[in-house]
Amino acid sequence: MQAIERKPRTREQTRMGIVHTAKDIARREGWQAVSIRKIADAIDYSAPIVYEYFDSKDVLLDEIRTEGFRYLRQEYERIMKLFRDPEKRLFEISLIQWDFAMKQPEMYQVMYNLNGAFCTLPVHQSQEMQAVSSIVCDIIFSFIPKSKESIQKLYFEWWSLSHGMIVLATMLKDQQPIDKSEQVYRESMRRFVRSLR
Amino acid sequence: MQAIERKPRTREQTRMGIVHTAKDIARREGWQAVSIRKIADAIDYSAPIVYEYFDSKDVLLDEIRTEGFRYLRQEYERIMKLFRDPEKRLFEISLIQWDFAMKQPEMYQVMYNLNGAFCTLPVHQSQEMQAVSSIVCDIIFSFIPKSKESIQKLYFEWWSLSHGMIVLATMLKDQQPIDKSEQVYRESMRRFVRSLR
DNA sequence: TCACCCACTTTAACACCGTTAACTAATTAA
DNA sequence: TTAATTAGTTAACGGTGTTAAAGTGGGTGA
Repeated sequence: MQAIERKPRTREQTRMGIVHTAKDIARREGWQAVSIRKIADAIDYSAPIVYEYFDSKDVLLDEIRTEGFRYLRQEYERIMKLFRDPEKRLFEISLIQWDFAMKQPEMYQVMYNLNGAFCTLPVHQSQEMQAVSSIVCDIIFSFIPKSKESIQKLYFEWWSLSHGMIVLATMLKDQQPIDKSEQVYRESMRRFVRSLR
Repeated sequence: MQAIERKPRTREQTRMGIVHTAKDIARREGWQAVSIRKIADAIDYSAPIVYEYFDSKDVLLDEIRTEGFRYLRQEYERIMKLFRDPEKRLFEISLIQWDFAMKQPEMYQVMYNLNGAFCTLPVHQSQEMQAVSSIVCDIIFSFIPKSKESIQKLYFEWWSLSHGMIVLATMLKDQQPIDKSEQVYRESMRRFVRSLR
């Protein structure tokens, strides 16, 4: 009978392990199945250890949510460097939104409190989300250098259209194949972007 | 010390009491706070009694969700009788969508698994939701008598736009006043409807 | 009257959950 | 050697969905 040896890890490694495990369970079983005890089991620790890294489950979810917005920001900034044309920029950013939601659905869910994911901490005033917003607003401004309110309105419209289609495409994927939805998404976002000229 | 008398109720009354209490707690404290025991307490019964009316919490949520779609169907049919013009019809139905989401947010949440509400039963193929869909599809068809696929696509666009704006307006209500969002919603839905001519 | 049944309802339990206090074992510092 | 610190655990509290068992009281047949 040999005692099970636990690999020594740095604090940062353990922290990442917690986040990774949470996302992993969420992806396979849904966010409603994510529990502190399950996470602890997966990283070979007891439950209270998780609380040395995150004050509460809410804070853990908030961190993952922020990670999602941070990822989006990076991708948006990549697009900004890659293209100069505002029309191209906004369209490509729209496509990133779709890809992100489809390839990392558990992330998208926690960012919008969808399908069992539920984080009570307010999502707004988050640094990363503000950054994401201002990138898109800047692009829209380069289309239409109008008042801040007009920009805000157009941003709200763009975001709504994108988010609405992503959510419904996911919800209706048994009735409407996801490829078809993606096609409609691309058309609609293209049309929206064109309408800004 | 007088024993607390429980009012005699019919089976239907008790059933309605359960549903009403669930919605009531959800409205005041959010869906994550709705528990079978709390419902039972509120209707002066013990928890197992609830299971004589609903096989599980999931089934209870599903019933409430269906009630939401049934309400929408009734409202849609009212609009159909009230107006003949397809443009007017679709716009008025869009407004009902908004009013419903704002006046009965706990209903809207459970219908789309939003913000802590989580029902694992699949929402599609529900009788009521199909009815709702076909009403809107019929209106769109009277605009553009095209293939079923085209109608389906436009319906998907209309639904996405409406749902997306409702969700984001609710999410961003601290940053953007709800009146402002409603104004943008009306404009956008008006524009969508017009674009169908 | 008494035993029985029946419908109704509750209690108690199971296995989970988030969270925290108390404890243990090992290592380090004095 | 002893005290202090660290790392990690167990056990507990009050909560969850859910179900099996127990109780309770009224009516009925003998």
